[in-house]
Amino acid sequence: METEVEVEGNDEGKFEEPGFGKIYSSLSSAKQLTDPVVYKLVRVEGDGRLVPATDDEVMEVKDLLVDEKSEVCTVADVGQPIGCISNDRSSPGMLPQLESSEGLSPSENTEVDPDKLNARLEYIEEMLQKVKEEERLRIACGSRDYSSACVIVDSQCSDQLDKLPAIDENLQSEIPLQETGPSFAPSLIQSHMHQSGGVGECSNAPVLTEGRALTSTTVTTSKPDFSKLNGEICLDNLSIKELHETFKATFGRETTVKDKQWLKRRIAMGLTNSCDVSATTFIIKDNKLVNKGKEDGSDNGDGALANDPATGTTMSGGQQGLPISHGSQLEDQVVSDKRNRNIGDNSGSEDHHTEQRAAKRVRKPTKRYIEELSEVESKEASGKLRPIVKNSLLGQMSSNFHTRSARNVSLEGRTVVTRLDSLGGSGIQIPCVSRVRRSRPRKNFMALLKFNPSSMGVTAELVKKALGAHSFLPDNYENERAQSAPVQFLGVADEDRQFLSTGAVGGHHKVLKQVDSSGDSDDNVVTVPTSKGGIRRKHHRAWTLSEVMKLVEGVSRYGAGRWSEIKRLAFASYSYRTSVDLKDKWRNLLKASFAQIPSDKGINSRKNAATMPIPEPILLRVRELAETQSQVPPNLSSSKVPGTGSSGNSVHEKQSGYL
DNA sequence: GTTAGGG
DNA sequence: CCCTAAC
Repeated sequence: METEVEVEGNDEGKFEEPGFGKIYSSLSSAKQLTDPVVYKLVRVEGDGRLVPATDDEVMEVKDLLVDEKSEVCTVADVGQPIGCISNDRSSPGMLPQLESSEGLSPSENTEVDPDKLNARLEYIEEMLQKVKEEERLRIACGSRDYSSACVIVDSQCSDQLDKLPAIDENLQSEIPLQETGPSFAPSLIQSHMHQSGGVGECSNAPVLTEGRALTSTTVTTSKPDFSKLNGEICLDNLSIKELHETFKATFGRETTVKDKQWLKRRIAMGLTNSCDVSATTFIIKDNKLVNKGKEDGSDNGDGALANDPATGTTMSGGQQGLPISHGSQLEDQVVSDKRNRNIGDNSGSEDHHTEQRAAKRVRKPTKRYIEELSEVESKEASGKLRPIVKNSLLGQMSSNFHTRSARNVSLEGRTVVTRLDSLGGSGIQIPCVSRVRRSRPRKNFMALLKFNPSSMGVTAELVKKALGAHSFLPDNYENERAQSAPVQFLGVADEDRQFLSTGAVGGHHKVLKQVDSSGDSDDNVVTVPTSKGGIRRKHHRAWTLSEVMKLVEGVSRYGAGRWSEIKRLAFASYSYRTSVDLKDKWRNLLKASFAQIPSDKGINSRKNAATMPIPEPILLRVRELAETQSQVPPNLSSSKVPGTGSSGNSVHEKQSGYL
């Protein structure tokens, strides 16, 4: 609401770029299907809330939308981008791709056929699903990476998104994931983007079925066929099989969900084109819903079926009314919310509620369970089933990939595997997570948090800039060191000057030639073998010289041990260094400073490119600080202490006036 | 939430 | 860098 980033389909919306084309509603009623509609970029917060995206994010998403690595489905005929981006790698400079997609999405089209809409619905649904799922898992794993999963949804449903429950245990169990038939493999979508195929094709194609990847038989997306639904239907009396048929007739696609309750609700929603699932009996004549079984007076508004002007078939409203219906809890909220807003619909809410209450929920598997399960799973699966699908690898996901009831979704490297498990007797989806940690939050994640620059934040930002412009160049270190007095290594960059201003006013600090060494653009993810045999990801970030110096200064200023202080005050600009990191680094520095004194040559010769050597002056300083703070490792205390560089010492004195 | 220490 | 116990 505050930061409206809604984009009108054909106004100068953020996405109204050449090549993106109009954005049509596929949600809500059929009448609107041809109307340009507002799409909205939302971000999934850590607690599950969906909040409007900021402009920056919109831009970012836009970048990502043309990033081939991201999951984007540009439905060719309509040309609207629907994308699900999950964070981290915004790779700019991909805009040229716009051109390539431009040709295939001529936004002339004004007609949308139900198949496509269905597919799009499913896609949006699925994307949301993914996002929620991912976010949930992320939370389950204790990761609080806010690097924003984004989804573009239209505004109708974004209203309801606001009502989404916080991601919690209920979400998962209430969403039979496998229901959404077509699983959209990004690469396949990509490949399809270059054909003129409609959505139907798009949705059918990427079915990961062995040997027949492109000719889906497991999923059929056809038009809803209401001819099969003549007469009176009482959902309560139907078997699962019949419910499946009804489902198909209603939505034009199949489902494998075995949850009767879910099926009934879903169908009810579909038939009534509303979120009202109170009715379970319907009378259908001439392909139209004549009557809801219960509560007649309630057909103002919701009850009416929308007719698709194009095909004349009755649209499946449920999906459209609630494209992101994530099970009863959401419905609960949506319905109740509806009650507040929508005067017309009071019918059956009591029944509805009792029904809701009656439906028992199964407890979510714990994080531990998930992880352990995943481990077992991956062991079992090794060889026959590959739970890891690489986003970009079309070839690899081909033949020997069995996917039956489980739906595997891979999001930028992480893999979300759902499996059917018999937990608590009802088939619910147990998410499996490959036990890899997420990569680091993206650098500008602060912005995503709507980080309001406090006074502190402002300076931090300034410092950051300064640092970006002048940070020490490690490579130069050797030369500099050779040519100039070691003192220069204790010279401070601009930001440090502020920092040191109290104590070190007089000293004119030479600023070395600097280059952004801490620019840290690369989120190199390194996998490290653990002792337990597994491998885990480690986002390693080498300590730069300037960081080390900051640390040293911080320690000298605030004292070793006040890590959070140091972190907060001296490392405000390094979002990725935690206080623990500082502590660890200091520990290492300490060790190094006392260990490496004996052989000055040793360190020089032994330095490889991998581990940047700590300049002797810094080590000296570390040593000094360690002594003054009685942190000297007991076993080494006797060895040798000061004595080396007198020049260094003097400088130290100068700089450590605030010791 | 921080810090210390071990892995 | 991660984890965890102990503040």
